[in-house]
Amino acid sequence: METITNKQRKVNMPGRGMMSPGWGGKFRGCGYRMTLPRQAILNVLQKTKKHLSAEDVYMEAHKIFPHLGLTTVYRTLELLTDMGELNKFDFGDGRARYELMEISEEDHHHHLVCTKCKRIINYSDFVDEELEFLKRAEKGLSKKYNFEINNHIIQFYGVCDKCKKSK
Amino acid sequence: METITNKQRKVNMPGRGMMSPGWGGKFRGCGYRMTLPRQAILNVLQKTKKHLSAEDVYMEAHKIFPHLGLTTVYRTLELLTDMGELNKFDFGDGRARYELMEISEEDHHHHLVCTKCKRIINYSDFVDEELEFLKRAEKGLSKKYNFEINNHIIQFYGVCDKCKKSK
DNA sequence: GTGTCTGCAAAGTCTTTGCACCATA
DNA sequence: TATGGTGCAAAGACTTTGCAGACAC
Repeated sequence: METITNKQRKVNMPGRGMMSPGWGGKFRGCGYRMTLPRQAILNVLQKTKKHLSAEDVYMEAHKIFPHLGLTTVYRTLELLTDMGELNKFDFGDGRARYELMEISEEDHHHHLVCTKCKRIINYSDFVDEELEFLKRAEKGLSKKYNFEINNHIIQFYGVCDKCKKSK
Repeated sequence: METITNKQRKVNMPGRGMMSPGWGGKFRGCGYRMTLPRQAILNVLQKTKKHLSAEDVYMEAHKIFPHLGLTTVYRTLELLTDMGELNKFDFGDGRARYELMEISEEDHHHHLVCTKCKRIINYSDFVDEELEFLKRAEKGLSKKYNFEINNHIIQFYGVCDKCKKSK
């Protein structure tokens, strides 16, 4: 695993070539700056299909950029969420989980949450019918309530296969 | 507002006549007991259509039963959630919110969550189409993943009327 | 050079746990 | 009377804030 130290900062940019090109512009467009910690965090988010917690992101990004602090991770995740680039989830285990919008979009899915063992199952069945329903609902709701809908969440809660067997 | 002190405990039961009759049985059926703090908490939950936080429940129930402690509220809410009698929500403001199942059922609705001001708008439009979609999804998912679905959540996130105007 | 960003430490908030006492069935 | 249940205080977990120094543009 390559790491970046402070000495290397001016020489090597992390993930150069692995980062999709628009991020710097997106930040600057909102009046923010692209920095090395932010690049490391984005790198981590782009490379996973899991729903990482702030701590998860920190531990991974820390491998790439050891000087990183947990605070920065929280601040960056909040920033990205506010920018609409990141989805923030709650699965009821007391910590927030995140997924890049661009990843949610290319791999549209929702969640089955086991209330016993807290396991999360991604499913992408029924996505087509769902999309149709959602499209109509979003259209109607945004009109009726003058509410600009940016995102949605659908979760089913229940008891998973394993927990059903073990009880 | 009537309150119940320890002295009255053996004489007056709180909310007698206002409590739907099955609660004692539901608790006992699960090996638990019906107690005065639990009755006070249930009373509060039954009287509101809002999504109360643990603190909210505590403050209200405390008016009825002043000896109540916040810990008991948390424990009772968890118990009811595990029993499947209570819905636990997260609207992204860092505290869990609760709504009695029987109330959700008689007044089926979902939520628009404003990501700017954290306002929650209940809506019950599209519930019929939604119900149909959900029924099929639940059936299919529970079969495919052998997952026993007890509950679901649908939330739309975005910017509300007021926040759109003020930016 | 200026305004933003960062890491550290400390504080804040919500929630859970340990324990001795009390109440329900 | 035997289990649960309760309140208090303390601890725990996640997240946010204050601040001085560092960095991007």
